[in-house]
Amino acid sequence: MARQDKRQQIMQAAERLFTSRRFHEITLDDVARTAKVGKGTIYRHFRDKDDLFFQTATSGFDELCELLRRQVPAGASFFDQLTEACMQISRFFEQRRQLFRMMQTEEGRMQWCGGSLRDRWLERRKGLVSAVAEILAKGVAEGQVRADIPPEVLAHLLLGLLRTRARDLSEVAPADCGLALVMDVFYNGVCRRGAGGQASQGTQKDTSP
Amino acid sequence: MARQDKRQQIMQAAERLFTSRRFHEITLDDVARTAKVGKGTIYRHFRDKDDLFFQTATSGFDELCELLRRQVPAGASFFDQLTEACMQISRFFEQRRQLFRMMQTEEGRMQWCGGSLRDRWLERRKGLVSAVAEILAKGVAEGQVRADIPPEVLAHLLLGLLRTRARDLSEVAPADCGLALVMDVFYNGVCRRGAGGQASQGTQKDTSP
DNA sequence: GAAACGAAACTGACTGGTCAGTATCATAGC
DNA sequence: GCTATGATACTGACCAGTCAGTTTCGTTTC
Repeated sequence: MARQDKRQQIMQAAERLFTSRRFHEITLDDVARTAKVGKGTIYRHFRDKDDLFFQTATSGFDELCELLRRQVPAGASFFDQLTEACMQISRFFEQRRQLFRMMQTEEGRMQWCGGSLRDRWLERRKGLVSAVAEILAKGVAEGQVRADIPPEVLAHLLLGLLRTRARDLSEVAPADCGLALVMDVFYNGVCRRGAGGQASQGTQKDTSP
Repeated sequence: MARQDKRQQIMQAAERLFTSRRFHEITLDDVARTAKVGKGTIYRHFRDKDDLFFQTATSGFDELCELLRRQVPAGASFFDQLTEACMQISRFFEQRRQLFRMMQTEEGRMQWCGGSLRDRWLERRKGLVSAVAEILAKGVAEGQVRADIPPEVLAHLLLGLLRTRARDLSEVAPADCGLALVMDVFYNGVCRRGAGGQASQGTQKDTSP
């Protein structure tokens, strides 16, 4: 068996275990056993337990970026691109629910980690945000998206909504909350339109914190 | 010193420590020392380390709910209530940044916990969502918010946006992302409206459709 | 083509340190 | 006296990381 296969095997086992229990509840003996690999082998591929953990957690970003790069047609219209991207992201969150949760969990913890791990995390994360921001920038350029907000900020907000959908709404009210609905809120807001409802005067009260 | 004071002391120490390092990096001896309390005393107030941890993490919800209950004027208009609620939530996230992160981190991990802890978490969480949903329901009733989405779902989405703002945007682009902007996106969406340009700092030129 | 070799990958038993949780006891407050 | 507490000692389980020995595999030599 080739070296890379071993590595793959270890990461798969690590993903399976780290997504099922907490960090300190997983031993490297568990990982080794699950991966059908000697414990020492882990250390030939990963510096230590933390390294294994974060490499596993960050791998999701890589997969997702790769997915977007491949599945979102470069030449398509803004709307098609956005829809496709949201679908891909949502599907990924659903299919890899465990890994998604692990990524969520670790996100909040990255601050506590040594610089290099945190940097690596932020770098991967930025790749995803950029990919989405690029699509939104196209929407701005085509005049379909408001231009008063930087695309990166829009991308974060959209990802936040998708995250919320995957994390909270899928449990609380799955039936009420299709992807189309979330995208609709992102695009049109929750303001009631037409039928004499007040237009987009917005929420511009003084809200400086 | 009264019993509740002790408990308070322990939880404060726990919050300080658990928000600064990872669970397995904190010892109960640390907590006892920081709280100026005997180690055994901790066990008079909390079943075990997990219990202490989750009680600390969930305390944020209680505080936040209490804040909303007190600060959001019951008789005010929908808009005023929503604005006030968002301000309170945002301020809480900012001022108690560490606890907020801890809550975020644990949120994703609740699934892995024994039933009672998870239930307690969800219950507290639901309190917050309900408080926000109630305000939004008022908006629906008054015809200012679209009626095709259940208020709970709207509340989750709004909280998701606020979370994103506190978590990601405050680091990435704090200047670009005031609370008013996030609320505006929630209310009006990112769709470009009308023909009169929105002006300001977009990096893209208008290329009218 | 097979034997001998060497380097790198791999293994898993072992170790040294850590820590949650308990036990003990003297003290304080009521 | 009785309960809660601080201080501290104790212990038994646990586990990350190590390392000496084993396997694998490509290369060289005959």
